[in-house]
Amino acid sequence: MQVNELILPENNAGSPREKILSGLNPEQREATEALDGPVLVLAGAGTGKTKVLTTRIANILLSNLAFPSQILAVTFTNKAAREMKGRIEKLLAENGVPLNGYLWLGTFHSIFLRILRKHPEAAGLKNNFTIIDTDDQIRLLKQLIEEHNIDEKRWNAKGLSAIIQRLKDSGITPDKMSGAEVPDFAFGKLTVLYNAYQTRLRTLNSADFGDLLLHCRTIFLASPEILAEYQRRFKYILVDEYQDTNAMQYTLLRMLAEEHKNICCVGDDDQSIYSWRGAEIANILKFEHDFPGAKIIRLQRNYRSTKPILAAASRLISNNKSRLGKELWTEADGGKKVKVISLWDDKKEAEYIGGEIEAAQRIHGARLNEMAILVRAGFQTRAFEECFINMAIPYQVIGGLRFYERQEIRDVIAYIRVAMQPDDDLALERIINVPRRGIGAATIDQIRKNARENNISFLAAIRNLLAAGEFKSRVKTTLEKLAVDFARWQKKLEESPQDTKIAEIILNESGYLQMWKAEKTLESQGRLENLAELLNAIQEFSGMPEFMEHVSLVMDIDKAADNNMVSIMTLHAAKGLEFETVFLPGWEEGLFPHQRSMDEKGLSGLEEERRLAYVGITRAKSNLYILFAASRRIYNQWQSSIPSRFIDELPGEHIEVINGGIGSYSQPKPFTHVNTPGFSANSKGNYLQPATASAAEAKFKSGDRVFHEKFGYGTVGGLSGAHLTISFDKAGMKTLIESFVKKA
DNA sequence: GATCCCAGGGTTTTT
DNA sequence: CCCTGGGATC
Repeated sequence: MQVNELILPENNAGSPREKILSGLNPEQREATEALDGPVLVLAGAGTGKTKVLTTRIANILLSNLAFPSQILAVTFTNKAAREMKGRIEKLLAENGVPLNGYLWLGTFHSIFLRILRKHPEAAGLKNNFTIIDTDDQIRLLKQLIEEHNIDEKRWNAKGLSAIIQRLKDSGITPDKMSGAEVPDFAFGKLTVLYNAYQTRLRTLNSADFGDLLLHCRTIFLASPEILAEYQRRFKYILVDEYQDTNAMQYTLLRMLAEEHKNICCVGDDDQSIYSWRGAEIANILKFEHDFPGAKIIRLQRNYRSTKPILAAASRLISNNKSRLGKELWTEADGGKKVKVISLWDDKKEAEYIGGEIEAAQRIHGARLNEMAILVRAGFQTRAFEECFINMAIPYQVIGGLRFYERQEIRDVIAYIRVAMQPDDDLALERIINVPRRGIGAATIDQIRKNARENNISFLAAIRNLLAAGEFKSRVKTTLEKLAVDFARWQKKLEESPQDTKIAEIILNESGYLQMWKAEKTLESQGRLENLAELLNAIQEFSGMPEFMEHVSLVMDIDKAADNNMVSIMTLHAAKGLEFETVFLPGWEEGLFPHQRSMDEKGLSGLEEERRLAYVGITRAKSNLYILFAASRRIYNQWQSSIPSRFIDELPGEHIEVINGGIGSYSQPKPFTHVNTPGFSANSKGNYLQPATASAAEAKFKSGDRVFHEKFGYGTVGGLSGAHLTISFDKAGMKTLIESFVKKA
């Protein structure tokens, strides 16, 4: 049945369609209703970008213009995809219309993986190909660099990996290298290495992240009938965070939109902060050219921030030359001035922020999860962690090592990968000697040599060499066991892929679990917990293949949200979020704007830093603090610094300058405002909890074994108020707040 | 083959 | 300062 022939609902005021549209402002409404032809929505921060995207999809569905399966919506992160899906479902459910069918809603990578899984042979892959992560990629490249007799010190695998990723972002395959503008690697060896890498990946029946997209383009170019199938299918295409798309993604979007040309891209050129990852703002500029007659809609009415905050953001960003031009405005009047605070050093900076947080919470009843500290670089979080532990301010650092990036988790996944796909040499190499089996570099070289000579997999080479009686007694026994084990696990997986218990079986039979159990240290304990959590997570899936697909692409797990904690994260990680109160520390030349960014990219680097500042400012709803310190400890070396040029670019009439210590010869007193009964500063100027409550004594006693997320396991020595003195097995003596430790 | 020591290097990050 | 990785040593 042709969808267009479906009867359109009446557009009266009471219809579900009219109801969902009624909550929009005129520009949002235009962006939601302009369904025919290409549309570019330039949406400033806090102007209802996600609302437009979700309402637009709901509108398409409620107007019966397409089935869910004919709508393609791409995002950059799983989080964004999840949120969008949730909001669409809610929007429809509120109007009594359930989402009926499958939307192609996901990250670029998950969408194109789905397509690639349907036609792997067209890209030279077998149907059970695996996706390798950055870790594997670097190990593989390292091998190739060595094989080509290149000095790995001078030309390291990490650098090569970055170059290849950028090439793939630009859509450059090894055969398109001539003429392309390409950086040098090892005096002209880039093409050879890139070629060798792609060949190895095919042999391993693997694809890296970039390949998921690159291969799809290859397939589309080689098989017009496959491309046509998807072109016909996707009647409506929507793209989130369009300013972050790279050349490859843009190409694919263009190819897919060719038939219906109903493509709607939503983005903000002022929030483009990922050029170093291949994103091209130029895609926004190209849009009008490549999609003639494109409608351009600007969303400039901000619903998030106060006037002074928007004024600060606008003035700052107006210093950028390359912009499409957009200015945020709000109807809301009033609002507090933006505070700009000078401090003596990074420690005082942390203490000042801690004091403000403490006061806001106590005096105004502010919630901690409505406050965030956004830093330029990861090392800045440290000062805050140390300070907040002392001050008993609950915090969480967002980012850092993710669950699936932990060593033990990767090891287990490597085992499962080999069992599922015996060609996966990288995975086998990772765990061949984990736990220790007495298989060292010499044996591995021997196996690799045999594998290459016969053009077979590692596991096949092991079997080969075993049959030929090549190994000595001990190595022979362990390898024999390994070969038999993997054959057994593989068989199990083939016979009953839905049985998720196989993971636990592998963990036990391989001796992997035993390895960590035997090592009775603080971290082995933690690792065992992670492994238990992993086994738990696997049970949630309908089968091992489903789980593995999830692991490759969805490398994050949902954290328990809504904890009342202050968030500390990088500015990059904060994009898309909003908080009542935002602290932006470290506004100093060299740190922000970051020196390296300017050294490497010159003016465009500086402008990207400025956009990053813009992103930071526009995260704040009501209160914004910008701080800079006169000296900062970097790698334990004192460095004096001067205020960031960005501070000079703020509108004077909307800021309040506070001297938080610089210039006063005596010890500055940043804490006077929180010096209230029940709290007192100790000799170091740190806070002590009120001595009345003794949560610590109620829960712990001297001699108890405890666990702390950062310091690991330890023994309680003394108790005082809410403070515990703990002797940690590895980290030594620490005094901290009871709520940060739990019983071991 | 495993362990220890020292040099080097340390923006931002998703998939 | 702290982590990683490579080379030297046991």
